[in-house]
Amino acid sequence: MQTDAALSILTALAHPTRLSTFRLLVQHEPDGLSTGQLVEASGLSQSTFSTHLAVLVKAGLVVPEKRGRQQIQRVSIDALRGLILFLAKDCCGGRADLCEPLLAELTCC
Amino acid sequence: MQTDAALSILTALAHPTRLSTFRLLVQHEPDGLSTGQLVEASGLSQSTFSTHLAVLVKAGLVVPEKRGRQQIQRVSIDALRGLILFLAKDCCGGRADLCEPLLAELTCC
DNA sequence: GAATTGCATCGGATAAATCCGATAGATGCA
DNA sequence: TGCATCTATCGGATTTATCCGATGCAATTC
Repeated sequence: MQTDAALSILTALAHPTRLSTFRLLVQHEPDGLSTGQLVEASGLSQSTFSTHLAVLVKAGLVVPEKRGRQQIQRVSIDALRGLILFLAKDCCGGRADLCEPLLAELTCC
Repeated sequence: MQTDAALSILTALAHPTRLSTFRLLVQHEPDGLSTGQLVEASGLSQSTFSTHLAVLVKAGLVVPEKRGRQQIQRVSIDALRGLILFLAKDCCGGRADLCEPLLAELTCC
Protein backbone atom coordinates (compact mmCIF):
# COMPACT_ATOMS: atom_id res chain seq x y z
CA MET A 1 0.00 0.00 0.00
CA GLN A 2 1.27 3.41 -1.01
CA THR A 3 0.92 6.57 1.03
CA ASP A 4 -1.71 8.01 -1.29
CA ALA A 5 -3.89 4.93 -1.03
CA ALA A 6 -3.54 4.90 2.75
CA LEU A 7 -4.51 8.56 2.86
CA SER A 8 -7.60 7.86 0.77
CA ILE A 9 -8.65 5.11 3.14
CA LEU A 10 -7.97 7.19 6.24
CA THR A 11 -9.89 10.12 4.79
CA ALA A 12 -12.77 7.83 3.89
CA LEU A 13 -12.98 6.45 7.42
CA ALA A 14 -12.52 9.84 9.09
CA HIS A 15 -16.20 10.71 9.06
CA PRO A 16 -18.91 9.46 11.42
CA THR A 17 -21.29 8.37 8.70
CA ARG A 18 -18.65 6.66 6.61
CA LEU A 19 -17.02 4.92 9.56
CA SER A 20 -20.31 3.54 10.84
CA THR A 21 -21.25 2.50 7.32
CA PHE A 22 -18.00 0.64 6.95
CA ARG A 23 -18.41 -1.11 10.30
CA LEU A 24 -22.00 -1.99 9.50
CA LEU A 25 -20.89 -3.60 6.27
CA VAL A 26 -18.15 -5.56 8.03
CA GLN A 27 -20.79 -6.97 10.32
CA HIS A 28 -22.83 -8.00 7.30
CA GLU A 29 -20.10 -9.88 5.55
CA PRO A 30 -20.30 -11.65 3.22
CA ASP A 31 -23.89 -10.86 2.22
CA GLY A 32 -23.55 -7.10 2.11
CA LEU A 33 -26.34 -4.53 2.22
CA SER A 34 -28.13 -2.56 -0.47
CA THR A 35 -27.50 1.15 -0.83
CA GLY A 36 -31.08 1.81 0.22
CA GLN A 37 -30.59 -0.08 3.47
CA LEU A 38 -27.44 1.91 4.14
CA VAL A 39 -29.23 5.18 3.42
CA GLU A 40 -31.88 4.25 5.95
CA ALA A 41 -29.30 3.29 8.56
CA SER A 42 -27.43 6.56 8.06
CA GLY A 43 -30.42 8.81 8.69
CA LEU A 44 -29.17 11.22 6.05
CA SER A 45 -30.76 12.20 2.79
CA GLN A 46 -30.29 9.83 -0.11
CA SER A 47 -28.13 12.21 -2.08
CA THR A 48 -25.88 13.05 0.84
CA PHE A 49 -25.32 9.44 1.69
CA SER A 50 -24.63 8.61 -1.93
CA THR A 51 -21.74 11.09 -1.85
CA HIS A 52 -20.34 9.46 1.27
CA LEU A 53 -20.66 6.01 -0.22
CA ALA A 54 -18.78 7.16 -3.30
CA VAL A 55 -15.86 8.15 -1.09
CA LEU A 56 -15.74 4.69 0.46
CA VAL A 57 -15.94 3.04 -2.96
CA LYS A 58 -13.27 5.27 -4.46
CA ALA A 59 -10.94 4.41 -1.59
CA GLY A 60 -11.50 0.73 -2.31
CA LEU A 61 -13.00 0.03 1.09
CA VAL A 62 -16.40 -0.83 -0.34
CA VAL A 63 -17.15 -2.74 -3.51
CA PRO A 64 -20.55 -2.38 -5.19
CA GLU A 65 -22.28 -5.05 -7.21
CA LYS A 66 -25.37 -4.56 -9.34
CA ARG A 67 -28.36 -6.70 -8.51
CA GLY A 68 -31.34 -5.63 -10.57
CA ARG A 69 -32.19 -2.09 -9.65
CA GLN A 70 -30.24 -2.28 -6.46
CA GLN A 71 -26.57 -1.95 -5.67
CA ILE A 72 -25.27 -4.41 -3.11
CA GLN A 73 -22.36 -3.02 -1.12
CA ARG A 74 -19.66 -5.13 0.47
CA VAL A 75 -16.48 -4.26 2.30
CA SER A 76 -13.05 -5.13 1.00
CA ILE A 77 -11.26 -6.97 3.76
CA ASP A 78 -8.16 -6.70 1.60
CA ALA A 79 -8.31 -2.92 1.82
CA LEU A 80 -8.67 -3.07 5.58
CA ARG A 81 -5.76 -5.45 5.85
CA GLY A 82 -3.72 -3.17 3.61
CA LEU A 83 -4.32 -0.20 5.85
CA ILE A 84 -3.48 -2.09 9.02
CA LEU A 85 -0.29 -3.38 7.47
CA PHE A 86 0.59 0.11 6.33
CA LEU A 87 0.12 1.51 9.82
CA ALA A 88 2.09 -1.31 11.40
CA LYS A 89 4.82 -1.39 8.78
CA ASP A 90 6.92 1.40 10.19
CA CYS A 91 7.40 -0.29 13.50
CA CYS A 92 7.58 -3.76 12.02
CA GLY A 93 10.30 -2.75 9.59
CA GLY A 94 13.31 -3.58 11.66
CA ARG A 95 11.52 -2.63 14.86
CA ALA A 96 10.36 -5.94 16.27
CA ASP A 97 10.47 -4.39 19.71
CA LEU A 98 7.64 -2.04 18.80
CA CYS A 99 5.70 -4.51 16.76
CA GLU A 100 5.59 -7.25 19.34
CA PRO A 101 3.17 -5.65 21.79
CA LEU A 102 1.02 -4.62 18.85
CA LEU A 103 0.68 -8.17 17.61
CA ALA A 104 0.33 -9.65 21.06
CA GLU A 105 -3.13 -8.22 21.45
CA LEU A 106 -4.16 -8.82 17.88
CA THR A 107 -3.49 -12.53 18.02
CA CYS A 108 -5.68 -12.83 21.07
CA CYS A 109 -8.69 -13.19 18.76
CA MET B 1 -11.40 2.42 22.12
CA GLN B 2 -14.65 4.28 21.53
CA THR B 3 -15.91 5.44 18.18
CA ASP B 4 -15.17 9.09 18.95
CA ALA B 5 -11.58 8.36 19.84
CA ALA B 6 -11.13 6.27 16.71
CA LEU B 7 -12.60 9.09 14.63
CA SER B 8 -10.17 11.56 16.18
CA ILE B 9 -7.25 9.32 15.33
CA LEU B 10 -8.47 8.67 11.80
CA THR B 11 -9.03 12.39 11.23
CA ALA B 12 -5.59 13.16 12.60
CA LEU B 13 -3.94 10.68 10.23
CA ALA B 14 -6.04 11.70 7.23
CA HIS B 15 -3.73 14.50 6.17
CA PRO B 16 -0.44 14.20 4.28
CA THR B 17 1.56 16.32 6.70
CA ARG B 18 0.17 14.67 9.80
CA LEU B 19 0.51 11.15 8.44
CA SER B 20 4.13 11.67 7.44
CA THR B 21 4.83 13.32 10.78
CA PHE B 22 3.39 10.37 12.60
CA ARG B 23 5.39 7.90 10.54
CA LEU B 24 8.54 9.91 11.02
CA LEU B 25 8.06 9.81 14.75
CA VAL B 26 7.46 6.08 14.69
CA GLN B 27 10.80 5.69 12.97
CA HIS B 28 12.44 7.76 15.70
CA GLU B 29 11.11 5.78 18.60
CA PRO B 30 11.93 5.94 21.42
CA ASP B 31 14.04 9.11 21.23
CA GLY B 32 11.46 11.29 19.54
CA LEU B 33 12.08 14.55 17.70
CA SER B 34 11.75 18.18 18.71
CA THR B 35 8.94 20.27 17.29
CA GLY B 36 11.49 22.36 15.42
CA GLN B 37 12.89 19.29 13.69
CA LEU B 38 9.38 18.29 12.68
CA VAL B 39 8.65 21.77 11.35
CA GLU B 40 11.75 21.55 9.19
CA ALA B 41 10.82 18.11 7.92
CA SER B 42 7.30 19.25 7.05
CA GLY B 43 8.36 22.16 4.87
CA LEU B 44 5.43 24.20 6.15
CA SER B 45 5.44 27.40 8.16
CA GLN B 46 5.98 27.05 11.87
CA SER B 47 2.46 28.17 12.76
CA THR B 48 0.77 25.90 10.26
CA PHE B 49 2.71 22.90 11.42
CA SER B 50 1.97 23.72 15.04
CA THR B 51 -1.72 23.46 14.24
CA HIS B 52 -1.22 20.05 12.64
CA LEU B 53 0.83 18.85 15.56
CA ALA B 54 -1.91 19.94 17.96
CA VAL B 55 -4.34 17.68 16.10
CA LEU B 56 -2.04 14.70 16.53
CA VAL B 57 -1.53 15.47 20.21
CA LYS B 58 -5.21 15.97 20.87
CA ALA B 59 -5.96 12.62 19.28
CA GLY B 60 -3.43 11.01 21.60
CA LEU B 61 -1.21 9.82 18.77
CA VAL B 62 1.68 12.06 19.80
CA VAL B 63 2.80 12.87 23.32
CA PRO B 64 4.88 15.99 23.97
CA GLU B 65 7.43 16.37 26.71
CA LYS B 66 9.09 19.59 27.74
CA ARG B 67 12.86 19.70 27.58
CA GLY B 68 14.04 23.21 28.33
CA ARG B 69 12.73 25.48 25.63
CA GLN B 70 12.02 22.59 23.33
CA GLN B 71 9.16 20.16 23.12
CA ILE B 72 10.15 16.58 22.38
CA GLN B 73 7.45 14.70 20.50
CA ARG B 74 6.95 10.95 20.65
CA VAL B 75 4.31 8.66 19.24
CA SER B 76 1.97 6.66 21.40
CA ILE B 77 2.23 3.08 20.26
CA ASP B 78 -0.71 2.39 22.52
CA ALA B 79 -2.87 4.75 20.47
CA LEU B 80 -1.79 3.04 17.26
CA ARG B 81 -2.53 -0.36 18.73
CA GLY B 82 -5.89 0.92 19.89
CA LEU B 83 -6.84 2.05 16.42
CA ILE B 84 -5.75 -1.19 14.79
CA LEU B 85 -7.71 -3.19 17.34
CA PHE B 86 -10.73 -0.97 16.76
CA LEU B 87 -10.58 -1.54 13.03
CA ALA B 88 -10.08 -5.26 13.41
CA LYS B 89 -12.59 -5.70 16.19
CA ASP B 90 -15.68 -5.95 14.04
CA CYS B 91 -14.40 -8.90 12.13
CA CYS B 92 -12.64 -10.45 15.09
CA GLY B 93 -15.76 -10.33 17.22
CA GLY B 94 -17.19 -13.70 16.43
CA ARG B 95 -15.88 -13.58 12.90
CA ALA B 96 -12.72 -15.63 13.01
CA ASP B 97 -13.15 -16.38 9.33
CA LEU B 98 -12.59 -12.73 8.46
CA CYS B 99 -9.93 -12.11 11.03
CA GLU B 100 -7.71 -15.00 10.09
CA PRO B 101 -6.38 -13.70 6.77
CA LEU B 102 -5.91 -10.34 8.43
CA LEU B 103 -3.68 -11.77 11.11
CA ALA B 104 -1.88 -14.14 8.82
CA GLU B 105 -0.01 -11.29 7.18
CA LEU B 106 0.48 -9.33 10.34
CA THR B 107 2.29 -12.11 12.12
CA CYS B 108 4.71 -12.41 9.26
CA CYS B 109 6.82 -9.65 10.81
C1' DG C 1 17.41 42.75 33.16
C1' DA C 2 17.62 42.64 28.17
C1' DA C 3 17.93 39.92 24.16
C1' DT C 4 17.24 35.46 21.99
C1' DT C 5 15.16 31.10 21.11
C1' DG C 6 11.26 27.70 20.65
C1' DC C 7 6.68 27.12 20.30
C1' DA C 8 1.53 28.27 20.62
C1' DT C 9 -2.22 31.15 19.38
C1' DC C 10 -4.71 34.92 16.96
C1' DG C 11 -6.76 37.14 12.74
C1' DG C 12 -8.05 36.56 8.32
C1' DA C 13 -8.00 34.84 3.50
C1' DT C 14 -8.74 30.87 0.55
C1' DA C 15 -10.03 26.20 -0.44
C1' DA C 16 -12.55 22.04 0.66
C1' DA C 17 -16.14 19.31 2.86
C1' DT C 18 -20.79 18.69 3.99
C1' DC C 19 -25.53 18.90 3.51
C1' DC C 20 -29.99 19.22 1.03
C1' DG C 21 -33.66 19.34 -2.70
C1' DA C 22 -34.23 18.67 -7.43
C1' DT C 23 -33.23 16.18 -11.43
C1' DA C 24 -31.46 12.48 -14.49
C1' DG C 25 -30.65 7.75 -15.85
C1' DA C 26 -31.26 2.95 -15.54
C1' DT C 27 -33.87 -1.11 -14.26
C1' DG C 28 -37.97 -3.78 -13.37
C1' DC C 29 -43.07 -4.17 -13.38
C1' DA C 30 -47.99 -3.59 -14.91
C1' DT D 1 -45.32 1.40 -23.53
C1' DG D 2 -46.06 3.81 -19.36
C1' DC D 3 -45.04 4.00 -14.47
C1' DA D 4 -42.65 3.14 -10.21
C1' DT D 5 -38.19 2.22 -7.90
C1' DC D 6 -33.31 2.73 -6.99
C1' DT D 7 -29.23 5.27 -7.19
C1' DA D 8 -26.03 8.94 -9.01
C1' DT D 9 -25.21 13.64 -10.01
C1' DC D 10 -26.10 18.69 -10.25
C1' DG D 11 -26.65 23.40 -8.14
C1' DG D 12 -26.06 26.01 -4.30
C1' DA D 13 -25.87 27.29 0.66
C1' DT D 14 -23.35 26.62 4.90
C1' DT D 15 -19.74 25.01 7.64
C1' DT D 16 -15.12 23.43 8.32
C1' DA D 17 -10.17 22.86 7.17
C1' DT D 18 -5.98 24.74 5.73
C1' DC D 19 -2.56 28.05 5.25
C1' DC D 20 0.20 32.18 6.38
C1' DG D 21 2.21 36.31 8.86
C1' DA D 22 2.08 38.60 13.13
C1' DT D 23 2.00 38.42 17.92
C1' DG D 24 2.33 36.47 22.66
C1' DC D 25 4.49 33.69 26.18
C1' DA D 26 7.92 31.01 28.58
C1' DA D 27 12.62 29.47 29.12
C1' DT D 28 17.46 30.17 28.32
C1' DT D 29 21.55 33.11 27.56
C1' DC D 30 24.45 37.07 27.87
